[in-house]
Amino acid sequence: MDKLALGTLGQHLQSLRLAQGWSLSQLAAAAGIAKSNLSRLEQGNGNPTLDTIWRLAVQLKVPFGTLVAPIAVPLGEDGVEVRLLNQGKDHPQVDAYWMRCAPHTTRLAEPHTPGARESLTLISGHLEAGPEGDTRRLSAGDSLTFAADRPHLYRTGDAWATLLLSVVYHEEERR
Amino acid sequence: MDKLALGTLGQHLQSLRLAQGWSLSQLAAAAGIAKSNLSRLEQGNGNPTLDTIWRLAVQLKVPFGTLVAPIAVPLGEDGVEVRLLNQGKDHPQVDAYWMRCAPHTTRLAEPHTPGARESLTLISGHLEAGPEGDTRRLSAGDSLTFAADRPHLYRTGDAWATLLLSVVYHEEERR
DNA sequence: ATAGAACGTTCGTTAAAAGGAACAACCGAG
DNA sequence: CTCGGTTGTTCCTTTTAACGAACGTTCTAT
Repeated sequence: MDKLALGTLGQHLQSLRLAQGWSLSQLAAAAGIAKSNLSRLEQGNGNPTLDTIWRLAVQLKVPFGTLVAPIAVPLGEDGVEVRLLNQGKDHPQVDAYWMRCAPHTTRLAEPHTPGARESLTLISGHLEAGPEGDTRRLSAGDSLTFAADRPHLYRTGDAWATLLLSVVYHEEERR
Repeated sequence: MDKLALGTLGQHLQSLRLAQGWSLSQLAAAAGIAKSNLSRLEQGNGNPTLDTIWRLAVQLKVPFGTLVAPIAVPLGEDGVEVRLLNQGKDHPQVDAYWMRCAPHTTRLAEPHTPGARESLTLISGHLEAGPEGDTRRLSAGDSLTFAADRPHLYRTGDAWATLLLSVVYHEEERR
């Protein structure tokens, strides 16, 4: 295992803990593990057992894989990380993505199939997005739906942006 | 850690290995772990290290959480499964969830903090959702935004429903 | 039948993860 | 200013996961 993954696990662990207002001692006690153990993990050293990870994930109320999934991830070459949440199988087909964009990056997306629409909800940060030439500025909490069968883009300013994105393919068009 | 999780991990591990035509020895060698180690894991004993799980997940080409996640997903007692995708840290705070509802179930949600809004996008199936008394029928691909500071509900008909859900807390109100 | 190679198991050894106590630093209450 | 409580860290010890070799099996090929 590369040290990178362990380092990000530590960071992620700590930020989740702090976001929920736990102290290290509290979380360790609640999870039933030694706080020395947790301390070491947050520092990025160590190689936790499934048991340990499991107990922490339960307390932090995160779906497990979330704990080990890197935060600052192998970002795509263009500073954008995309994870497929759900691949649609019914009609209309809907694909759902989780997306995170680094500051000062622009991602230009190719048109999807005719009739396709995208709707996105910004979770954190600020983002300019929409069809090319008709973009909107979004703040955390804002939603936007637009036609995705022509070129569209996502652009960040000074801040990171995290968003949920779903692509609805038109009934007749399957990809 | 309960033995159940380890048992299912073992079963899952083995079925994935066989499905891809690996022998135990081959997989162990490819992953760079001792085959005695893998053998023990498939038997449901042991408590693998993150390193070990990681190496196996890479070789089996599964997104990690898949290895430990039970096969039959533990639905909440009310037939609704919810996963936290992202916990907001800025202002306004935005929490994002992935949610899956079994057929013929109704989930009544308590009001969030004053000013909170929810926006959701249906990924698959059909769903009736919204504030109590003002619900809308949604099909896959539809989006809906509504005030979440009063009781609201999600109700399925004959089909499963999968959706993305984000809760935007009002600026002043932190939970 | 018999040597060979693969399979998956079990064993003792070793490396390391988890536990537990002691620690300095910090903070709030009396 | 103390004192008690908490924070997170750093040791040392104990437990145990991972390793590597040896094992009994099975199957194929000679």
